[in-house]
Amino acid sequence: MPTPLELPFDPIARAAQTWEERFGRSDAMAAVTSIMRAQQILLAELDAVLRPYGLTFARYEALVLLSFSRQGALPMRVIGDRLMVHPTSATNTIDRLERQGLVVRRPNPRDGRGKLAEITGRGRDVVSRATTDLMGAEFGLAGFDPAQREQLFSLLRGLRVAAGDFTAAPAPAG
Amino acid sequence: MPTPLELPFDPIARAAQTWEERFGRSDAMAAVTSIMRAQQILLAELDAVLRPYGLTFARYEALVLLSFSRQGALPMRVIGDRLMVHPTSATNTIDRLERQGLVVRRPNPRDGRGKLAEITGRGRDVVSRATTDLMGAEFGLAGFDPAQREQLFSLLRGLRVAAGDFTAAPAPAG
DNA sequence: CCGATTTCAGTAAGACTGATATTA
DNA sequence: CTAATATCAGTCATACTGAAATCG
Repeated sequence: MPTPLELPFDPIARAAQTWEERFGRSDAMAAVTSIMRAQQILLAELDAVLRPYGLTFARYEALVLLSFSRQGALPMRVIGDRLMVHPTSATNTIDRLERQGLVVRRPNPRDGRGKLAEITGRGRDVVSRATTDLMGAEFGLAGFDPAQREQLFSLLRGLRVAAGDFTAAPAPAG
Repeated sequence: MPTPLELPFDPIARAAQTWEERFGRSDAMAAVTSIMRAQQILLAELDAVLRPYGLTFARYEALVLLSFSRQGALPMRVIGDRLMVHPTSATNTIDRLERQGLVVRRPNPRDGRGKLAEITGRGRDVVSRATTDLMGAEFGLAGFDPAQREQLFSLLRGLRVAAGDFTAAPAPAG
């Protein structure tokens, strides 16, 4: 808990009020600020759950990705793409996981330039236990019902499409 | 644009699919991952708009807060509280703004321990021009209509209340 | 004396740029 | 040759811990 201080008012609502008086519509500003703060709250919560495992959420995501792959291994490039991070950030993340013994690097048999990151037995064990804890904490979203969670997902999906994360397919799978 | 690569599928939807097969409900995980990615996208976009002014979104928020205050000045402590950041982060943010000449520090006349950060004329000029640009970019939310923006705000408000950001008042102002 | 305000030193994780070795 | 893969070195903005000075 970085700031356990309880304000007697909603700081975003208050800023939005002043904003309206000076500039007009405040909906965009209020929504963006809310997303920023939500991310900050969730990340702090998830990182706290993961701390006993020596993981951050970024590293946890990488481990999950590898554990979901058929071979338990993926090229560095694919890891960066799926996690939507810069290639050097993928290198950095896998470096740390490798030092922790949760991942090993080996040459990519299909491409002499590339390397695969492969999850280890310990990596599978850790990610499995961490996942149990995260699910117990409902990923920090205990206050939301399934409908609200899906509403969040589909609302924000538009943003990801607009950012060019992926080519919008006809309809979501679910 | 950190990763202009367009995947042929939604990486979160795909992860959610595998998740369902292994663990069951994926709504929380999908919603959380969406928020994380949305924040990343928005922050990159806003920082890009602000770069010509030598600002980041964090510093921009601090300037707006000061420009909205009656005296154009606030105690460091209040800045940290309103921006929901650690006191040392507030110090860091104001340090940078001060080096840029957008803010000055002066003693708090009402409390010998404290200091006020005060926005300068240049600070007001910069924040005004930056705001124009950000509004032009609709804060990165051009793809959303006002109803969707308010939906995002009110959905995420629950998270902020649960995190203890503020004591939930009877009803929002707007 | 206790507690609040602020800063400082130091550490950590992550995002990025630019350059480079290697190989398709 | 050009382009892709991955890494390295280095920079930057931020978040945090622990300690300290100052003052209510």
